Amino acid sequence: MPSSRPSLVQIAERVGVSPATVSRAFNRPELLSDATRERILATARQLGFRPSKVGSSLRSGSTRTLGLLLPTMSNPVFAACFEGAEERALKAGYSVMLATTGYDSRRERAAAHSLLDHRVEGMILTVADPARSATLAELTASGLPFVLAYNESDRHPFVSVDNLAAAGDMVEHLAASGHRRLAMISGPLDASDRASKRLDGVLDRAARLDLPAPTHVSMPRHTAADRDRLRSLLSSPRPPTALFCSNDLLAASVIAELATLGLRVPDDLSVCGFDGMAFGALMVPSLASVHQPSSEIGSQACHELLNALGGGSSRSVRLPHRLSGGGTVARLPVD
Amino acid sequence: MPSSRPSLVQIAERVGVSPATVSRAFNRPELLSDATRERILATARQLGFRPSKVGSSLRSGSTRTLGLLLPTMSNPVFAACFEGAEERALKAGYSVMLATTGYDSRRERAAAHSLLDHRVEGMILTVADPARSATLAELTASGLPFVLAYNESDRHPFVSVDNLAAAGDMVEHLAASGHRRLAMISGPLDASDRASKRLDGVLDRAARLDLPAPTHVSMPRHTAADRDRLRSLLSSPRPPTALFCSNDLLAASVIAELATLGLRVPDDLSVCGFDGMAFGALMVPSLASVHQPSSEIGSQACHELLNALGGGSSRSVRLPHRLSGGGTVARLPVD
DNA sequence: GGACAGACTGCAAACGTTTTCATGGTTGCA
DNA sequence: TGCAACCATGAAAACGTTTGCAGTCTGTCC
Repeated sequence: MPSSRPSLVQIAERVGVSPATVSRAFNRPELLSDATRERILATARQLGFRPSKVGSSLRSGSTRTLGLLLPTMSNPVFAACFEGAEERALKAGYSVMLATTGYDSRRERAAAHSLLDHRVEGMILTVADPARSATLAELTASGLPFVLAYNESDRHPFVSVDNLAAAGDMVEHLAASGHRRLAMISGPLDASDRASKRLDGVLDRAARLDLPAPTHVSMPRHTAADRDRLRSLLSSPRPPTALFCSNDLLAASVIAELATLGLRVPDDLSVCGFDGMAFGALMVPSLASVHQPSSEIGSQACHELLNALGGGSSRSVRLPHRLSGGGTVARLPVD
Repeated sequence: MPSSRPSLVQIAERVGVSPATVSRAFNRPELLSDATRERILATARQLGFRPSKVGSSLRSGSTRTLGLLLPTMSNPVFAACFEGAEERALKAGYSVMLATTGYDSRRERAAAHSLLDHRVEGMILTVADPARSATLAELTASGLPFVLAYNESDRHPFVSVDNLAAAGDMVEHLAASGHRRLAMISGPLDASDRASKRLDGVLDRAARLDLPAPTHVSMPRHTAADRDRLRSLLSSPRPPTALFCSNDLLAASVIAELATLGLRVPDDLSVCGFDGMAFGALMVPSLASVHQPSSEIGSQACHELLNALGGGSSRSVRLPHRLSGGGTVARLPVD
């Protein structure tokens, strides 16, 4: 029953060797004679001793810890990203420290500071908009290596999909299914540059395909106003036949909302999302979406970060997207 | 451009005071004269200095960090738990270190060791079965304060719902809706004591209500065998009219599976789950489930842990559950 | 005028490691 | 036998903080 955790020194005394030797037993075991090594490891095990990362971080100047700063774990997209990054980091012998921002820039800044204080050696993060992020500016100034996830930027390394093209591809698919009048539904644009890029992609591709310009509806918070906005969109003279939601969570809630209005998807109206979250495939009908490989985004971002830590540099990477699901989009008769 | 992060001492030299004074500028600012404090904070800001938690942890002997050890972030239940715990921890001035186990006991042990090495001051964790968890045994031996989340145990503090009663209540609801032939679908029981408890709850309550004993089907992995098992269950002479799945994710995938078999929920068959994940409410029809307050489980577990760290003790808490959703359960005609 | 309180700051040790350099012992080889 | 090379280990300094103790000033009160 070791009431207080023993230290290297206590093990050293107990075994009758110097602290240096105990340290080596854990870090460079090949340097020791079999006898001493065994003796040390045995007593260590017996007393429940494991070397403190606090001590070693201080002395070695490296914490072997990475920071992960993501909006929320409630969105399975970021949860998957975390898991991808965590796995990659562990393989490289790094620990991960996760903090969430709740899409709030104050929390974002505070969390970043906390990670910095913990002396993480690098950071993977998703911000609202790289061009206007105070956190990102501070981070750049601090000189800490970091990689953006999901964001796209021409000033910072990032890992994402090509949001513009991806959204366009979904428009193409909708058009091929006979849809001409589209609407884009998104959350507040200033909370996500991805949503903006996707909106641009929708508008661009619609224009290219000679579709009427899609309406854009922003559903800021989950309020009664949202429901009204949706209802008025649908009761307009020439209502859209397909709603493109800027992410899957939103798409799911729009579908639920439509159900309360007595509208069935895809019979009365088509709906699609963006993210390709695993859950969408389980919905009935399966959610049409633009799949982005979230777990790979996380692991790839981690990979790039590790490159930077290894003295190399981080490239920006756009991973391939693909359309997934599809049950919520109807094939319209040509007329 | 501070190429290498400055330390307390460098700030002290720059300002012309002792390191002790700089330290106090951050920790006990009220002890300093306004002049010195300002001078110190100014240069600190200018050089981008923030005190290192590594140094302070070492000296003070406290990291003010909590460990969180959960099966996976892909299950929104645990994601919500994390967020609840994180929020509570931050409020108390603690950081959180999250690690996932993937339901794998080897990873679980390794992750626990890692957290221990980081000198977290306490731990919140969910294990497969508290009675047989090697990790839990080690943790107990180490003397580190911890609180179980979701697990129930009579030997360790925990925060959960009353799984037995909760599952029973759902059976009661099913019976009240006219269902008599039930089946319980779960993952591998040895991966989750919750599933076992819920199965017991189902059997107990069914017996109490004079229902025929529910069948139990275990769908270990997501294989073709699962589909067969499901199919053979449904083609038995007196097939169940309702499937109780041991968690929501499973329920969703069962519903999707049924759809591929041409069966509609709830028209042809009723399905319900357990967890009350936010997502279930968005499904159409909404997923009938036993809601457990995951975010509160996280925050409450954190609360209990903080109590222990404050010199008090951690109580075990069973938070209230409630039935949620309900669209996937049909009301059967009495015959 | 002297004692005293109070406000502010400095000194130095300590926390648990890692790592460079040095040391003593052993072996190999001529 | 002598010298080099090598192996296993130790001594000590350093990493960035915190904090008890002590010191130096002020100003106050009798």
